[in-house]
Amino acid sequence: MTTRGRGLHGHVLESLGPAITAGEYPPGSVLRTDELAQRFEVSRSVMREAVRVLESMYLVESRRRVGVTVRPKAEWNVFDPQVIRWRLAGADRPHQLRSLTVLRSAVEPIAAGLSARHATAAQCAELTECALGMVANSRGHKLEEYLVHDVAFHRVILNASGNEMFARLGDVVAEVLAGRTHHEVMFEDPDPAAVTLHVQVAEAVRAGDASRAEELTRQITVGALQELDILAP
Amino acid sequence: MTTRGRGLHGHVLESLGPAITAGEYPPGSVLRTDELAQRFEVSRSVMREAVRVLESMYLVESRRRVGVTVRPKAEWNVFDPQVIRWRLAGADRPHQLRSLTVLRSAVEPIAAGLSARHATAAQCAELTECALGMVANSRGHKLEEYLVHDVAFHRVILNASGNEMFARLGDVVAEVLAGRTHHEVMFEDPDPAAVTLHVQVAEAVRAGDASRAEELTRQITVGALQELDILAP
DNA sequence: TGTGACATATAAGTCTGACTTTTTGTTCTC
DNA sequence: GAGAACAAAAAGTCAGACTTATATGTCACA
Repeated sequence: MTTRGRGLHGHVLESLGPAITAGEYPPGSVLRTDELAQRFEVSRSVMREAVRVLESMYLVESRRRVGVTVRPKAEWNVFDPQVIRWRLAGADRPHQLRSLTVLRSAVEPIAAGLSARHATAAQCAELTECALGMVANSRGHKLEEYLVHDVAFHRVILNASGNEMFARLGDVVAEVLAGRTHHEVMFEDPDPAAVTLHVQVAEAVRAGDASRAEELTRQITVGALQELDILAP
Repeated sequence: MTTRGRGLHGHVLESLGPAITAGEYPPGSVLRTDELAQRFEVSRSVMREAVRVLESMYLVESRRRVGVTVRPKAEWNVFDPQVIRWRLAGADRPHQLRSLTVLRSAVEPIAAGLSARHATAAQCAELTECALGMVANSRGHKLEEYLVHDVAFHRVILNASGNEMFARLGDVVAEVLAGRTHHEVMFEDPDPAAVTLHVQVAEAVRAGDASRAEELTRQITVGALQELDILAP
């Protein structure tokens, strides 16, 4: 994905951000800009820019005469794509993955329902295309190809919902699905029932059946929750 | 709320951020750091820090030899609390309010269901306290007092869900509810049915009845959608 | 012993100017 | 007209001097 090393300050962020989210500097820890600048071998101005960005993510707070203090985890802006990526790459990856999957289970059914109302003909076409792609790659250890279509499918749903905030969750869902294939329990071919559900969702959206699209998508997300042993009933 | 004018760069952000989100500089517009620094009467270093923050919000992109270009709206990080505040204060406030209300309708029922499972005794107590506060202020034009308890109620639900991402939406919900009372259609006393629903949710959570808590909360959010003429059935 | 005012040290904040690097657009040549 | 060399423009980086807020320690006084 986006290799985010633009400029020296970006390079510093890629090192310091994960360290903070990983708990390497526990909340309350105090850092000093000058010391950090020395450690990363950059000028103070560059380090200041990095600190400003961390501050805008609510990861740290910069105060005069005190330094740069790490904020408590509860205040972090966990919706920031960068923060999400850092946490997914770090130690509390499982925890983050659970949070995101629960979020998916809340958002995606509603998004599917909205898509059934608002989706354009082109989006419906793209959706069925994705579903067919999933079917075509559902057997024979073609997990990567399957993943591509799976991600595309959910992206279309979120975009077609017409809600800008749902649309912005496309990257997050992509990250979760990719994580499931690459790191978690996805060694064999995907569950045939799940594949069928995707096809049915595409059909429901095309037919404009909002409640059916919502319900079917709910079944998909319930499956995702169960995969992570998050009980729903 | 948080008066975010910390430092010169914060002051610049409070002026430049809303201008961008309001579309004053349409996507594709090119700004130059030096010119901005002159206009805001700050040094280049301060302006650079401000630009870095805007960049981390995906509002702008800074490229050599070209300048600071405003990104297309679809790429903005609309989950950033700062961005949400700027947009709520600007011209597309109604649009933003709708997006957020739809998001609420997705998240809050699930959060309530989770709360019924995970809420501590203290949280249950706080919840019923909030509900009682709403009842006590539901008549006689005590809208401000009602709002305080309403906000507190939804915050407790989101926190008690045990999901860190839901918990972070507390501020957003607070902003939406406050907006409804202060700017939108809330001239008279709140709908008695809504008040009753809150009491019932508190009761369902205390009883550990997840599906009932979820369903009741769904009714609350459906009401919020209807207030904004967003049809659900 | 406690409390208030005052002094001091500290780290962030700010500004300026010089220099570097990347990238775009032009121009020159074949 | 295609491609290479060149020049200009804007961001990027750095170093150093200075300012400002503020936490903390000190000391007099009650």
